[in-house]
Amino acid sequence: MTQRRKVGNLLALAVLATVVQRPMHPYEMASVLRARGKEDDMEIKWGSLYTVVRNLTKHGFLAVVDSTREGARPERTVYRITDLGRAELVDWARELVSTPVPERPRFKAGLSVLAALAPEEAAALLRQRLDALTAANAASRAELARHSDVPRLFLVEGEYELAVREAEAAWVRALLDELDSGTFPGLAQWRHWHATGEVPVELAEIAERGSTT
Amino acid sequence: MTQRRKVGNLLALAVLATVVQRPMHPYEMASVLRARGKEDDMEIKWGSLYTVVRNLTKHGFLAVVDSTREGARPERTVYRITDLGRAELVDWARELVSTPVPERPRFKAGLSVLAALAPEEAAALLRQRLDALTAANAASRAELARHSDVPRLFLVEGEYELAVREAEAAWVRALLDELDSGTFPGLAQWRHWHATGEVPVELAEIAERGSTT
DNA sequence: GTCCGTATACTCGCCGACGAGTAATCGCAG
DNA sequence: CTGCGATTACTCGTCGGCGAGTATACGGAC
Repeated sequence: MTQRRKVGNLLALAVLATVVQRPMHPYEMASVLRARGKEDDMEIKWGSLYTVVRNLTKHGFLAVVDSTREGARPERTVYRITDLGRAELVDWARELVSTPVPERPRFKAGLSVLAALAPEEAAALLRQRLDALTAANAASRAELARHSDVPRLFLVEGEYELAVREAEAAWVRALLDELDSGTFPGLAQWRHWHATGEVPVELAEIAERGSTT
Repeated sequence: MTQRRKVGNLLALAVLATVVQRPMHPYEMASVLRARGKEDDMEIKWGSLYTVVRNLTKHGFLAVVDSTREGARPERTVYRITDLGRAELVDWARELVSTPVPERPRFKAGLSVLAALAPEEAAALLRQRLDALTAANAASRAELARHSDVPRLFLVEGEYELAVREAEAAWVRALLDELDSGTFPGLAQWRHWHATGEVPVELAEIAERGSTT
């Protein structure tokens, strides 16, 4: 494959952003990243750390400084970032900030199979989601307030997430209102499809979705 | 791993939702899914189709109906959904609708390394993103309008995506205004950090993020 | 009637992801 | 001063993901 990045795992971005500050051995990177709460910003699986570091080294983004042995501990290999690595970090940051990629949240997948559920059940589940979202948003707001002394620059990800989750909550609430009040169009058919066993010919019409999205 | 779903790939959900309508062979599933534009709802890699179908069969969610040979074409194995498969589909739909999972959009990762860029450049890149978002939203709105004859039930995913993307655009616009007008707090320090080479001791403070998020 | 482009229907093999395991050391309880 | 549970610092093996490739057949052009 002609893949975009030599090392595509976002954990690699986190590693580059950490090692750019000072040389480190992998375990220290993990500690720093964990302490900074980077796990909230990107999907991080710690089992991939050594693989990622090795691949970054293979592609010249990191270089081995030395392998010190401290006490009788297992050997610790210390890595530093290279010029190439610095360039990769900046280039990657540019891409992530400038270019929206179609995200496919799991909720979207869920909504796309909503017809598999009865409307009443769907409403109940959506209410559950709404409650969870509301709670999460309250927690985020509190967290941001706690860090009012930290420079904004380091809080923007949190502010972004909150803004988007608030929009989701509002949207769910609106949908829920339509379901509860019975103003959602086609409720009767939905109920009927679900009782009898799945949808009719409309699918043929939907089939003609295409081109721009 | 004690993993949640026997077959975790969302393509499996799409397959179940398709085969629930009538028995099919894998290639036909692909055609139907493609025609419905399911690729917009979830990440689908077609190379995984046969693996996923095999795994669904292995776990009893699908069953082989027969292997007909039509003409001299390669053998086509037709699958039907089982009761277990139907249960899995419904259970999965319930989970996806009711339970928000922390999504980690790539943009969030980008924002978390925003300090790697100079504020002026960040602003320029954000403007690029805003333009792209605006265009995508216009396209989505047009697409939804085109399908005003299709039952709402089958359009909710699209409405959701639009709502969320509009919130993102609004948030980016707001941030951009702060950067352009110079009202974003700590702009001078940001510039300074970037010129000299990375951030100072504040990290220690940020390090104390934790607990609730 | 034969050439070739396109659709059909898959197979294969590499490689990264990551959970689970391991081994050494630290520290502190008794 | 000796267990032993926790922490440190990794290694390893499996397993699925998925891009690229393959092979056959149909249909229309000339």
